[in-house]
Amino acid sequence: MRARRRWQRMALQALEGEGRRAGAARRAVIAELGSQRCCSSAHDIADRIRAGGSRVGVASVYRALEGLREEGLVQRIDAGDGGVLYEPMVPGGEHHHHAICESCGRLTPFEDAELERAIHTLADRLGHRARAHDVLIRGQCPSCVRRVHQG
Amino acid sequence: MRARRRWQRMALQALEGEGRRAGAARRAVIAELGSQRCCSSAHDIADRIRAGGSRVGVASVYRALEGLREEGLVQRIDAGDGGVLYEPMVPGGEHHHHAICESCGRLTPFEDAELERAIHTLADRLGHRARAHDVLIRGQCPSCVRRVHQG
DNA sequence: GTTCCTGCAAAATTTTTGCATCAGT
DNA sequence: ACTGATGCAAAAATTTTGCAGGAAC
Repeated sequence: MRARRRWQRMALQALEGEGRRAGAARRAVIAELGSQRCCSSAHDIADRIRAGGSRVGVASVYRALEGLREEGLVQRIDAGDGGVLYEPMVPGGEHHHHAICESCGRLTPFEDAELERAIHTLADRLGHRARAHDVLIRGQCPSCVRRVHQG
Repeated sequence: MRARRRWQRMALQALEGEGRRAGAARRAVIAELGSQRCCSSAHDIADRIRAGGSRVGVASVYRALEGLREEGLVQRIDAGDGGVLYEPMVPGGEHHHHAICESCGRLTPFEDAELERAIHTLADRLGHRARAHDVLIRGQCPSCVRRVHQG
């Protein structure tokens, strides 16, 4: 996928730009996040990196994620059940939010211009300088709604 | 405050309605949440209950919060720094979201009809049956924006 | 060579679970 | 009485910190 490659490049550049160094762990986390379709927990990321043969400490994964989050390259998602997920994100660019299904647990990404506009207008009204925003819709995904109706 | 009293009544009713029992811990958590101006962490709630002279286990507080959350009477807020806060909430009724200041940490509640409408329309478009939704704006509150501009 | 990063292990936090007992209905 | 709730302690899960050694510049 084009976008993922692009994100990896951005992430590496951003690290260098900040006077940070792209060591093994950071590179591995970026590669892992960039190659994955969906968002993952810190532990999952560490496990997958290790499954790939590299050694990595959980601490380094957390440190890398924290650094990336500061740069606005990674988004934290509160999965609701206590789990926290991380997802690559292009800082100024288009971004999306999530709808989580409380029946099957699936996380559906979406984007919506109207929603973005509303939040932007709102932040202005509050005089709040919004650096980022999260939206999470919790409920039932279409499949589960259907399943309940039929069953 | 009227609204808080109302919430306490609702919470107690909801528990009874679900075949649950309103034991000491649950009652204490409801009283504590209902009397507090803003949202609190699970530990804070437990500590304040204990400060009031009652014995309560942290586990019971978590259990009570979880039960209330299932009923839609309590909202979890991911404070971003890893902390999780809980806040009373009227299920179908008016509800608000939060803007968190990354400089001073202050959490500002707000409500916005336009935003609610956008989310509602969006959920329809997705075919997602939205039971609830969270919005968190992260950035700088007016005071901190001003402070930086002047300082 | 200096500075930052890394992995490991230990610690601190946060949340859940087991269980004997107690309380609400 | 019966059933579920409670408090406590222990465990599990999650995240952070300290540190000696290693890698990047």
